[in-house]
Amino acid sequence: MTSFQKEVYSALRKIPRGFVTSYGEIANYLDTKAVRAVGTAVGKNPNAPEVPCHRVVPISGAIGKYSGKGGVSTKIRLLAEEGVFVEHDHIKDFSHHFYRFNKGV
DNA sequence: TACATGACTATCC
DNA sequence: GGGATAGCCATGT
Repeated sequence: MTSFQKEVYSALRKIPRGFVTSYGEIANYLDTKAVRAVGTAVGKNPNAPEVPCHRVVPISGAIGKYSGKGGVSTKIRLLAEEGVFVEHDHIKDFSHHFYRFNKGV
């Protein structure tokens, strides 16, 4: 477990239910441009049920990927359970469900 | 230490 | 809007 991963997981837990955020947003919250590294850290996700990794999607509004059971299908299902529906591999009202961190508040 | 890989993003066409 | 290319940082071998 690296310090970087702790930062990432900590940020993921801040994401409220029914909302999603992007890797870039997390990177920005951590004051870094390592969006790739964020994806790598989230991908490992040793705390799957403890971290809402399914609430993280690419800024493009697509689904991205999911290392958990069922893969992307499960990710989409989980989001739907929280009120975030997906249509044609794209989140509906993405900007409306997009969550922004409270940086420095 | 150096190289290769990856749940990405921005830019160009 | 979609496909391709370059840049990016951290991790693992």
